[in-house]
Amino acid sequence: MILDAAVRVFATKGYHTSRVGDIAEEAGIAHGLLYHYFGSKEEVLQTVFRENWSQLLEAFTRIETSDDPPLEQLGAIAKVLLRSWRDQPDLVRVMVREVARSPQLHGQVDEIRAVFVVIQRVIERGQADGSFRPEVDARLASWIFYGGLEELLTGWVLGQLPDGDQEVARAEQTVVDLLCGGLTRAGAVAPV
Amino acid sequence: MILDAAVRVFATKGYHTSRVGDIAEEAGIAHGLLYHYFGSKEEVLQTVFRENWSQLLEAFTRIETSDDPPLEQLGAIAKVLLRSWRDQPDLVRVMVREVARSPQLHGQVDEIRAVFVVIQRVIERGQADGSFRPEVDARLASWIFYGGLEELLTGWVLGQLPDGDQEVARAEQTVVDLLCGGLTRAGAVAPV
Amino acid sequence: MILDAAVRVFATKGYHTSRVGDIAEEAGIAHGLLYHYFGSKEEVLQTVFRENWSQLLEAFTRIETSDDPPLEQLGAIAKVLLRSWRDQPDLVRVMVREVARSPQLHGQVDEIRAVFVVIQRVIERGQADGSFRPEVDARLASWIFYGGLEELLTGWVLGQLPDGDQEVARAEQTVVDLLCGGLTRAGAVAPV
Amino acid sequence: MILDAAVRVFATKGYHTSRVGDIAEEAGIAHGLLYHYFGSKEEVLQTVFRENWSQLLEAFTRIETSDDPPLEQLGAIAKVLLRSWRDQPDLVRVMVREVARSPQLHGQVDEIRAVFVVIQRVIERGQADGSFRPEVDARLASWIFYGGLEELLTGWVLGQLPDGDQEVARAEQTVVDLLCGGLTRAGAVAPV
DNA sequence: GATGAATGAGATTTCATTCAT
DNA sequence: AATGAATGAAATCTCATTCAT
Repeated sequence: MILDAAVRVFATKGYHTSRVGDIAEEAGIAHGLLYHYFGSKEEVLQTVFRENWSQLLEAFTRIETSDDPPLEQLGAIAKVLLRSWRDQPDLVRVMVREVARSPQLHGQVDEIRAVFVVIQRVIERGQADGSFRPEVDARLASWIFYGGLEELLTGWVLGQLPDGDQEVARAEQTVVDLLCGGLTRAGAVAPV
Repeated sequence: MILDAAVRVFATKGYHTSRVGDIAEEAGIAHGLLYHYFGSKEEVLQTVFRENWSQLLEAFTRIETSDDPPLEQLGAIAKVLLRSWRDQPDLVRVMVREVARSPQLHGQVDEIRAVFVVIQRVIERGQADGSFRPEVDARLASWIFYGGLEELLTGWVLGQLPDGDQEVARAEQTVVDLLCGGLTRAGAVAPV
Repeated sequence: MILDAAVRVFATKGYHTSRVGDIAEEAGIAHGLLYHYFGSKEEVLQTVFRENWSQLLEAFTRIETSDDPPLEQLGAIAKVLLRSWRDQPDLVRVMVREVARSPQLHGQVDEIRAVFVVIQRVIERGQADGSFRPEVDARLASWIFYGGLEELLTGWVLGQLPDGDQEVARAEQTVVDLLCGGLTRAGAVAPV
Repeated sequence: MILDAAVRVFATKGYHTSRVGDIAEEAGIAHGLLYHYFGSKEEVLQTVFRENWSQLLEAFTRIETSDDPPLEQLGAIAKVLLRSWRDQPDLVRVMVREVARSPQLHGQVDEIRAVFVVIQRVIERGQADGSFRPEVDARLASWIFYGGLEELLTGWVLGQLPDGDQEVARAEQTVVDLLCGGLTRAGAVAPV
């Protein structure tokens, strides 16, 4: 499938360095055919983004609407995001490197924001039910939380952090432990 | 100066979309002259990176070698990174978007790592002196910490987070409060 | 019908700028089907040309072989050509713009010439029977005559000349008055 | 010079069939250089048109503002146009085949019209001074006149009419004799 | 007859880089 | 140091044509 091929190629060479012909070759088709399905190279990238980001959003939303307490919801969100590295590393590579901060992405800003808003709501709910400290700015916290997760993915993408099964599991634990419990002694938190 | 012009152009259009002629025009010189000072377009980007990243590293190192307690050192690191947005937004834009995850930067991996290592050592020192919880993986924590900071920068770069003076100050406070104190009630921490 | 669709499309966008898919879409068929009926895009154009040009030639020939005096025959020829604009403007557009001078039409030169030859013979007959001035080169005159008519069509095609019913009728009158008035010994000529 | 090369190439192969590389090769430059001077292939064609059409317009205007009687002015206009074939056949080929009736030419409509207006004014002046028949529509007549001339050029371009020096001179004479003979009161007209 | 996915030659255009001046 | 004309590799995209279904 063309999108899968595109993800593999973008992951390997980066969007700008990938040629349309590379994608076509990887997909086993003539490059012209790509233009039957996509109007341009950029549209391919945007489609990759849209399809997968909306999946992410759905997963997050499912978590948000579950009956779990907010603390566990944050843990579940972390798990979804970090597990995606094990499951679809190329996709993560592309989402992290090419899409998330590209200047070309102005059209998708709303979709990006939606993910942060979900996290923010979970935090706010935790503040409302008394399990989270109310004085923290929930919006900023949602960005910090997401950033921490994404940086772990980045570390794996760049080969700077070990990414065995154990390490990934440990990372999940660390993120929640850290962000929810804090570094300082006082704030220890039970494993999720 | 050529590098300043390059930063402005890269910040606006992204590295790949910027033409050498754009940089030259912004710098008020003929594009041929750029090749007297830099061997290639990529060398310009790398120079931007090197000069500024090493400045960042120096600042972090100064903080690390101060006599402040680890908790305050983390706060100082956050302040340096986040204040840079107010001082040199274009530069931050470039560092965040183009450099930090670009495949072009394989040569600079060591320099990038150095920054994380500083953070990691601060955390480890805090664990050693008893102010930080020892069970947290310091390496992962350093990435998460940096990621949280970078995502705030990203939010400002993308125009998704308000970036007035007050908000930037508030963000500094939130990062440290959150990462050090945790979200949950038990772990409150005094303002730095 | 495919040819009609082709004429409409060629008239609107010009031959070279028209895609086979445009013609097919206009005809309401899949583009592949077009190749059951025509060997190539160019063959479509040539067929348009051949079918209509031969009709024109027939009409001219009918006029030539009528019993009318040469002067009236020229008027009838002008009327046929100019009226075609009212009846089939798209077709005229194509014939005028694409066909008459296209390098693609080298095979059809003979057919094109035939039309001029008819006009030339009418003129020669008029010179023979004394109604036209004998010193005029009949061959050149036939081209000038045809050119005058075609330029009126061009004016209409380009939207530079008013093309209401009255104006078209007036144009017929003017052409004959002008061109034949110059041919006839005395100058002025009665309306045809 | 690039424009000259373009004219030669367009004249030989037609605009759409000519590749940018053909023009560059004919001009003895790399094709990229063409884009220093022209934004696109179409701009090359438009420049060819504009530069030469405005020259034509100047020539016509000079004739119009001379002291010669209208009849002689028409003769001079015919001479300029027809002589251009001898002087710059490739240019005429391009102007006649590619430019004058191209759908791409919507921007230049005003410039085209200006030429016709000059002719029209000459005719009107002839009607005013009594040398031309007043009942003829001067505007239509200008189009017919120009069309007759252009068709002669077309005949030469297509190789359908003999174009030796003598024949060109003869054609000039015939056009005026024919078209002006019809305009003048009495019919016959002295050679110009 | 009819479809439209698939092909791939080939066209335009871009732009980093060179180098004579 | 400084210019910008010149180069040409390379990239994207188009579209006539084919052909399995």
